[in-house]
Amino acid sequence: MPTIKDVAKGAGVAPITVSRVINNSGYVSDAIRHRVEDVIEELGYVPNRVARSLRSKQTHTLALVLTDITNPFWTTVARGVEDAASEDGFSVILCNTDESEVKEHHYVRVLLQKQVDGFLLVPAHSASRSVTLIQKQQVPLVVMDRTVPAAVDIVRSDSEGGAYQLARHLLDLGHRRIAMLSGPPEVSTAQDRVAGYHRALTEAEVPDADRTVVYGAFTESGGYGMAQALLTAFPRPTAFFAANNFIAIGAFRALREIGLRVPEDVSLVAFDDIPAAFALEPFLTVSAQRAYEMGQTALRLLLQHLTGEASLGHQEILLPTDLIVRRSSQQARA
Amino acid sequence: MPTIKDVAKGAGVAPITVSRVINNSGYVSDAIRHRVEDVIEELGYVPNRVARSLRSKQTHTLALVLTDITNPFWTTVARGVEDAASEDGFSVILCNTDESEVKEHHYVRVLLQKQVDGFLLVPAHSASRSVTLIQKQQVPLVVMDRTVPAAVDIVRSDSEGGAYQLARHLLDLGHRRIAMLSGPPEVSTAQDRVAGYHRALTEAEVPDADRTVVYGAFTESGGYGMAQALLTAFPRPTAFFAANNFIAIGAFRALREIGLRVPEDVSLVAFDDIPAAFALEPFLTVSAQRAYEMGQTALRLLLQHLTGEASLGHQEILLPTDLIVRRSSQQARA
DNA sequence: TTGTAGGCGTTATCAT
DNA sequence: ATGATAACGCCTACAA
Repeated sequence: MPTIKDVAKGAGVAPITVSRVINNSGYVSDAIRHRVEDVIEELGYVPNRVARSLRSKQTHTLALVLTDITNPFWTTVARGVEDAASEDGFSVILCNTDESEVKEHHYVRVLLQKQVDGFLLVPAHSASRSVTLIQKQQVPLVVMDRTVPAAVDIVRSDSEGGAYQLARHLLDLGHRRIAMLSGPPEVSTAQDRVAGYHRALTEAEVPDADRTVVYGAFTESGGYGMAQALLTAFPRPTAFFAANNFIAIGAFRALREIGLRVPEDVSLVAFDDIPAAFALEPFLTVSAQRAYEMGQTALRLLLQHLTGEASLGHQEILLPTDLIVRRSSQQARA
Repeated sequence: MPTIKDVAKGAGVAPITVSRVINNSGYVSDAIRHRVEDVIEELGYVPNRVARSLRSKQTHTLALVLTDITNPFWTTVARGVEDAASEDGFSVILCNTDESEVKEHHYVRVLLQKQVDGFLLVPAHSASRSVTLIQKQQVPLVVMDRTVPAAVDIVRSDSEGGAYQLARHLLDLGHRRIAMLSGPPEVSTAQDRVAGYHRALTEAEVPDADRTVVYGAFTESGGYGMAQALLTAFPRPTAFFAANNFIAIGAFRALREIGLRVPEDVSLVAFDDIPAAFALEPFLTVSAQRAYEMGQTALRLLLQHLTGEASLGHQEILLPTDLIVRRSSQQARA
């Protein structure tokens, strides 16, 4: 592979002159510029950004560390991140942690060594060693989706408000016995959604005896298990509130297996949408997160830190969620 | 940020000795090793892989250039790639081209400058300038999903065979007038699926007059448009064969709008599955690609090139597809 | 407008 | 078992 020296030699100039041509910096006469460009073309010279990064201490590479790209919510977030990054000439390294703090920490260590210019992180746990480490290394960081005790920038959805809205929707339909199928109690989004649920029910003066909250994984099997556990309760809830899309799918399966129809026998609503593109018949009433916007916003905030535009104080950006009423929720029967 | 020199100074040794400790290479006495490790810990030293890459000419970073991570097929492929890569200590930079050759070429140029160790590429067009460029730079490359005229390694699904199987399924159900809603004629996967369709129909001695193939984009609106165009035909096809998942969704919408029920009035089958996780009620009969396996296989093949294990001759790996019969296809009415 | 010298942080090579 | 030297490819001073 030819280097800047080879080009310089070929054009009969100093390496720095070639550098000036490549980067459009400093003064270079047109004659020499053309000569250099010809040699670059001829030799098929490609600038080495690794060397450049070593000098400049900028890699123009960002890290996106999330739980699982396979979840359509994260897929969309990732697209928002990538689009915004490429707009500004940054590349994105993608990592899946599967909610494992061990994996997360391993990735973060390597990425730190690779000198990424910044991190977009979805922490596996709220007491995240990774957040501490990144901050200790003074690398810009924006946390997505979840809150952490540390002082960091955060971009997340208004889970509490969205859950409130969704619960209100059920209450407005006349439901009183609404069961909440939550996520893991240690994840802040799960907590927030439960909080929104309670706020709505309290406001509607639903007694504690009529409330049920169960905790499980943010997965299909989690939803399946939680729904099954609830189906033995008496009197049975008239509506189910799934804390995310996968839980809803698992719950739906459990309901159907036992012969309950949605929405005729029970209503079912969920936080998180299932992208319309994948659904032959959009069915689920949901509180949809603005996934693309989350990725885009988080990346832009991160970029502001790199350019020093962002204020030093940490900020939290709360994205609204959108209530989409479809066919899975209906009037409670008297 | 402390460097290897700072650690060396702190431990009273030469930088190279610290390097030996970090990399577990060469001889280092236990006493010195411990001393160095203590200083590393104390200073919070993090090795700089950019500098290392400059010397070693290896970045341990791979490029994944695909059309759109938002398509669940590619999402799954990407997960397969990332899992396999992280297993071997490689990072993956993700890029979306949206089928634009301009975007693709731009990404490839930058990635080449970043000295990625290898490329996983889904070429936007078959006469890909990017493939040429990568090969000229002698960087290992594996093409996914589509064929290109150049001599490269390719990992793709057996589109022809899968389409044949799917068409056979419809023929076995008694369908004769089967319409094919294909993708863009210039994309090899679309061509292959049409070929499989024709092979099955020829084998079943279906006359040309009963065959219909229309071409459109691999999108929902493409499917919608193609289905609409076909619905005016007389006699109407009894079955529709969508060349991918999005086309199927668009076609389904068009059918329903005109009041046709699937499968009672017309059968509908598709190439590509809709991930079960996203479907409340799996409905579509499909020929499913092994997406995860494709990503995993492609990455491993690429890695073999890096380690020099792969034979020099280029190879093509064909993955089988899986026929999954669900409810959208049924016996043709007499 | 162009060039010289030196260093970014690491490691390969060759001593000791 | 440990170290001195140089080089990877580029760019920021600072001259000329």
